[in-house]
Amino acid sequence: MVAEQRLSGQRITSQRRLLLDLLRHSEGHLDAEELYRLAKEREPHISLSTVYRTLNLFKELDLVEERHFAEEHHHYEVKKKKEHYHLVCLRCGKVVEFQSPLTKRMKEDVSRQSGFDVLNASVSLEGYCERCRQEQN
Amino acid sequence: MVAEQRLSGQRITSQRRLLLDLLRHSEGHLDAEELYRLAKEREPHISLSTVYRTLNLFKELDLVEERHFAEEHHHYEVKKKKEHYHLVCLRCGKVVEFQSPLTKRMKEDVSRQSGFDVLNASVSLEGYCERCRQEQN
DNA sequence: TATTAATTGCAAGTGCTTCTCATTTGCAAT
DNA sequence: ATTGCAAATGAGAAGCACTTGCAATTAATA
Repeated sequence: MVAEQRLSGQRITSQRRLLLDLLRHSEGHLDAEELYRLAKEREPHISLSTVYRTLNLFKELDLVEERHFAEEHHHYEVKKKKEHYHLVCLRCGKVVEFQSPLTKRMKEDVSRQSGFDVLNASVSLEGYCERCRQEQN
Repeated sequence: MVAEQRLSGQRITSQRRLLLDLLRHSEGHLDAEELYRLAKEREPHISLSTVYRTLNLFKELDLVEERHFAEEHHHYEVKKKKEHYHLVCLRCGKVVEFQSPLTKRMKEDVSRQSGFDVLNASVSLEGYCERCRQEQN
């Protein structure tokens, strides 16, 4: 499997296997604390440092992405094939993923204008989801 | 002035006046540490807590916005009339603002498809700036 | 200019993340 | 199968980016 291949040169430990598995089978957008909680259910002696170290390793190996929403801690999700963005409900916190061909054009436009080598885009839209708009008042 | 009006009910202290002034005359995207450094040049006894407390107040009064880039600390900028987005250098941290008509279309597309009432967009592009691309190796 | 509640500076405290170091473990070479 | 050893782990301490408690100060009234 691709991920395990990328781990070559690194050791495949039970902790790493477990954490990758949890990340893969989650709905995405886990934070470190939640991942730690889930991991302890299966491997009670795993330490929080290992969770953080492993997340950092996975970031370097390009297996997961770290998201900085408007909170003090981060969220992690396994990298999907397709670049996607997030739409967050300001009332209930629901996160919806979407894709848009417009960002590709935006990256190109901005590269040309700025002289930057633009590598990636993170887009988050905020608003109120259908349900919250109805319940609001 | 608008900002000072918004401070009504709150006291206008020398620290608040100074910090607002620095934020206004900066190129934007200051972080708390840098704002503190600048403030100390003019008012050496100002404390870092006051900087943070004042930034929080300004956020509540809608005078500044807090940005979460891919770093552990936050950046602050006075709110502008025009919506704009950010391009951040992954090596030196330089932040450049840009505008793009594409986000308006993206908001419309996503609204239509998701049923959300999309209110605002935060877009940050990442890459390497011209200078860092040259110095890199 | 006296009163008083908001604000400040300082130091201690948080929450999240990284580091240190003694111990364990994966794995390549016996 | 065993061993050697660098890489990885667990547990706790340390670090960083803020936040809070409190006594002293001060802005805005009266």
